[in-house]
Amino acid sequence: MGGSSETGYAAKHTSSAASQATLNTDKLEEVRKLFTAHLENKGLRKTGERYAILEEIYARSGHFDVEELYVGMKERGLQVSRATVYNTLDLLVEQGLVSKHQFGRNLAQYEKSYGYRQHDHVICTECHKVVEFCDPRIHGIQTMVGELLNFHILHHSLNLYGICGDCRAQAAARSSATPA
Amino acid sequence: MGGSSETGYAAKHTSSAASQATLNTDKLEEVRKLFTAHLENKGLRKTGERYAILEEIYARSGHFDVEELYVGMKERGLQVSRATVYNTLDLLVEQGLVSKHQFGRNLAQYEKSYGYRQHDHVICTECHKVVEFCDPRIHGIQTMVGELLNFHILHHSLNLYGICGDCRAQAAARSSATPA
DNA sequence: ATCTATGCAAAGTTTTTGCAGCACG
DNA sequence: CGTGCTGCAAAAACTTTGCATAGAT
Repeated sequence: MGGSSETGYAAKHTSSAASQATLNTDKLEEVRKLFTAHLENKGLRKTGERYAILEEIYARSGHFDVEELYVGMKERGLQVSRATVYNTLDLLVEQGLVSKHQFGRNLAQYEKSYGYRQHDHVICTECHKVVEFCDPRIHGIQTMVGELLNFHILHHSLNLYGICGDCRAQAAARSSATPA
Repeated sequence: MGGSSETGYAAKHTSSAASQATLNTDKLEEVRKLFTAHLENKGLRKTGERYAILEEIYARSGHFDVEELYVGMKERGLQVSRATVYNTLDLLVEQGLVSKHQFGRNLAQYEKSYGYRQHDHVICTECHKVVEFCDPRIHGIQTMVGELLNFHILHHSLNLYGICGDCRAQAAARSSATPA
């Protein structure tokens, strides 16, 4: 059982917030349309702020919290208030264009989620690294539990908590450095 | 597809905090011993407050938050401060005698977890009802992902979010009550 | 007797809310 | 034009922290 990823099972992601906006233009366009449709559906207003927030989110990679998003927008010269950020995030989460996670630290983390393969997370409890993975069995569980308990399941969140290889290696190195 | 529970797959639990302490005496004794061992192991003090908190937790059924635990203890005439509750909960979670959950509302929820079958949760996003279920496949996923990504997995948390039958029924009743 | 854990309250974080004014429809 | 959305800041909600004191070892 080598660590070879025959199936592209998972991929690490570091939280670099580079600006690779060019490649994502098409996807952004799709998402804008979906958001517009949602707003019209619910009779909500299509304000510049809402679209600015959506775009900032889709320009980001990886997870982020409200403060990071807010600061990121300020740095790009986009003026919005925190209240609007919270408000719009709720809308986007409700629609499923963004997903919200609550890992250990009680600080909500968000992530864009349209057109990305549904995935779950492994969290290192030592260094707080987050790695993503996919497993098709989860979908089966979701369907089965929904039927059995008569719930209309909309989404799920599976987090595995443990210690990553790096941290275990560091711990081992540290303990082997302490012999008499 | 009847809702019959052939396998005892899941059980609803309401948050009644009845005092059925008599039956749980044996279990409580075990837990006290484990906690004592843990405290001795880490060179921590065995204070009355810590045991009082442990007992309050094991006298409860279902989920609770810090405030509920704190108030519950006050009502029983047990005097502890919130700081000590937080402190002790951390110890218990670390040891695995209590598990901590973060459902949507960022309010940490806790639950006793020694000697109870490992289970996961379905949460109704309308009424916030929580139902528990077990599925053996999750263990398999946990093992597989741990091996593939070289994590030493310690625990997991799977939450399914959706709308329960009751809330769907209510919604249906409401919409059928609005015709001209 | 020592040194840690407790208790209280104050500070810190994160999120929510109220009200005036602007802007979407 | 009217109502909903934004922005600001104040408040709420939850958790953590500092310091004096009581208590476990």
